[in-house]
Amino acid sequence: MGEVREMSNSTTSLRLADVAEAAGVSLATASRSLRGLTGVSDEVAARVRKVAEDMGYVVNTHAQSLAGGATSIAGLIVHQIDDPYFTEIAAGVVHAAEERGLIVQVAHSGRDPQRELRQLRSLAAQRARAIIVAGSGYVDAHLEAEARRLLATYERNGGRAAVIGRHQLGVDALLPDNRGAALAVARHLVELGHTDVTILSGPETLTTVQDRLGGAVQVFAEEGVRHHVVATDFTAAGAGPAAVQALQAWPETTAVLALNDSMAIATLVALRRSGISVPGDVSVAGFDDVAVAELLFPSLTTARLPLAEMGREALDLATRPAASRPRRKTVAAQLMRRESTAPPRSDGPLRVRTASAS
Amino acid sequence: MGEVREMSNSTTSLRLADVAEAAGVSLATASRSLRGLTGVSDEVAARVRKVAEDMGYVVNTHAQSLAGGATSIAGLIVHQIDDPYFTEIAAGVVHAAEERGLIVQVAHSGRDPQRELRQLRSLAAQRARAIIVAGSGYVDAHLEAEARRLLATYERNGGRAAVIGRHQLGVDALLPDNRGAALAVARHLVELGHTDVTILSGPETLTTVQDRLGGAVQVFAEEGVRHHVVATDFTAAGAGPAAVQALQAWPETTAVLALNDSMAIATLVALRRSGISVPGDVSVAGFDDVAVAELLFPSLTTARLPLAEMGREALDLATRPAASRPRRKTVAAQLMRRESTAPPRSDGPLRVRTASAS
DNA sequence: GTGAAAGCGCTAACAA
DNA sequence: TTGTTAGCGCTTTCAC
Repeated sequence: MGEVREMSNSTTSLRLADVAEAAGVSLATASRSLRGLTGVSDEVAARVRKVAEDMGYVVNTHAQSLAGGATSIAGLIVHQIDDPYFTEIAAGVVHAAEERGLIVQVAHSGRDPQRELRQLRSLAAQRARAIIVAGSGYVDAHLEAEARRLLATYERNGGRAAVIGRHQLGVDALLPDNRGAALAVARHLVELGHTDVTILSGPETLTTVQDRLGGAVQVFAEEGVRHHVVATDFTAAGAGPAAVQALQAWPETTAVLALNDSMAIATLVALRRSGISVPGDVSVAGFDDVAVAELLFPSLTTARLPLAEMGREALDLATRPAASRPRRKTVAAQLMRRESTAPPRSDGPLRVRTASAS
Repeated sequence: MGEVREMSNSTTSLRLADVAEAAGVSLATASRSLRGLTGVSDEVAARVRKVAEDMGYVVNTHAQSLAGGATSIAGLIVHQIDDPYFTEIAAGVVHAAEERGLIVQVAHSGRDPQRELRQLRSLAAQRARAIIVAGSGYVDAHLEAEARRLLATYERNGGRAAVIGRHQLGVDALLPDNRGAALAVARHLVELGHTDVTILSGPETLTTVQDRLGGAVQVFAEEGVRHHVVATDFTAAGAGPAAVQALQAWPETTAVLALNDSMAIATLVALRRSGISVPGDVSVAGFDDVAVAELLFPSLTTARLPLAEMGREALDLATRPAASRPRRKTVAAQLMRRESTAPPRSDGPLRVRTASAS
């Protein structure tokens, strides 16, 4: 007699066994048919497929994976899901994943190392076929150690990982040349004749911040450019007010260099709203070249990183067999000279209107 | 005697049994300890956790899920992953998911109904706990039928689904008031005194396009405003050139109404580059109020939809038990009057410079 | 070409 | 408090 669950309208899904029974074949034959393997007559295979289709059967990937197969999941961990830097990388990853029949799980760490570890564990627990970690690492080697260990175990168990912008994780890495980018942007400002630059920086616990800041400061020091460093949270949120405040504190500023585009854009907008002209009164430059950078008015001078291609390439690395030792590829940045930078005013630096002070 | 796999340096992960053995307890005790269930002495539980930690054990969620548990996966299907409309929704979903300990799988359909079905099947196959489908549906009821059927099966098997902007799917729905949004924006243009409007539209196979277009056309017809409809692909890519071309074809145009912000922004930029002033020569308005809309110069007049909140709310719906019949909630749009719209030139409509013709 | 049966790693009765 | 054991739904030998 039939199954206990026959006629059940409960919460249980159809199993392959149900399909097999309905098609009058064995479990093995049903499995082979549905996966298009050889060793089944075309006739039988077609019938099984039709029955499955008609019944609305959907395979259970967990059973599938447990029984031996690999999953088709790629994991992506980003710092902040709503930051264009990461959405553009994510788009690249998702597109590349799709071409390989992988589906992408997106997790975000909010720049919290502990949460990042949790996400990593979760992806490992799901036996994701590939894991990509994007975004700056932490200067504190201690914080990186546990992630490194997790990834090592993960790869030892057959997983593959690639990182974007993380140096210490012991897996294939795509490394944006943050220092080189900073050199290029800083030199650009120097060449324009700027002599007083405010740098909008982020937490120096992040390697990206260190690299970019280091490069910029080096150039300014060498060239005798006076500069102030203002620490913010590395996001758009705090950058606008910070920029306006900095211009009040150091009215001799002729240019603002934000260490990422989100902050640069926030600065652009904040200055506009304060009646400060860019680049007339003050020049503004950023890093990354997110998509909107060139759409703004004035369009943003920035050091371009090919974000979507980086995402694509990271997935590429992570779906290729591991090399004998981790691959490391440096990604060059390209200076995009646009409208937001120009020579400083010939009649001296801007004096911020005190009217806009709080 | 030990296990065959002991000392193995192969590709096989540690199993719970390995941990149990190492800790000198049974499988059940190990399982209980690791999941923090009661019925284990604190001492034993702590020891097991430590052993697992030291060994680098990571649970296999597939085995876990097969054995009875629910997954902690939420699926999100969007049309286009790199469109800000969807990234903002995605951010809302991811944040809300995180609060519930869910991880989000993002799939994108590229506005291809077939691919959407594949993604839906994949999510169902993974026994995702919740599925969210975001983005316009298809006017052709036939195309919606299969998705509807899949979702019905999925929910019958214990899954939960919610959709954003899809009317026909038979599950909980968040429905942006696209028609109302169009009425508001169109009326705004009428009130400003515009008499000749070019509408940048999308494929009329999409319900969102139909709703927005219908609303706008109704207002213009009622108010005696002349209007042309230009069909594009509903993305930024085609909108810029289309807008410029339209202004050449219909030089009496005093305002461009794009049916989404991506197109409106592309229009803004294209006009600027063609030397056409906004709103001086031509007004521009859009739909959605993506984050950059207010950062542009001129800032964009648009009908605001609370995208991130919609994502959050959709996940909310999809993690709540199903109601006896699908919930439907209309989301109101709010007109954001900004700088890109103004009364038409008093000295008559713009005559496009023929110099910018190809 | 097809079928029977042994796992995959875990959870959840049920026993002790 | 702890242990034993029967599945969960599938893939995959190994027989036939």
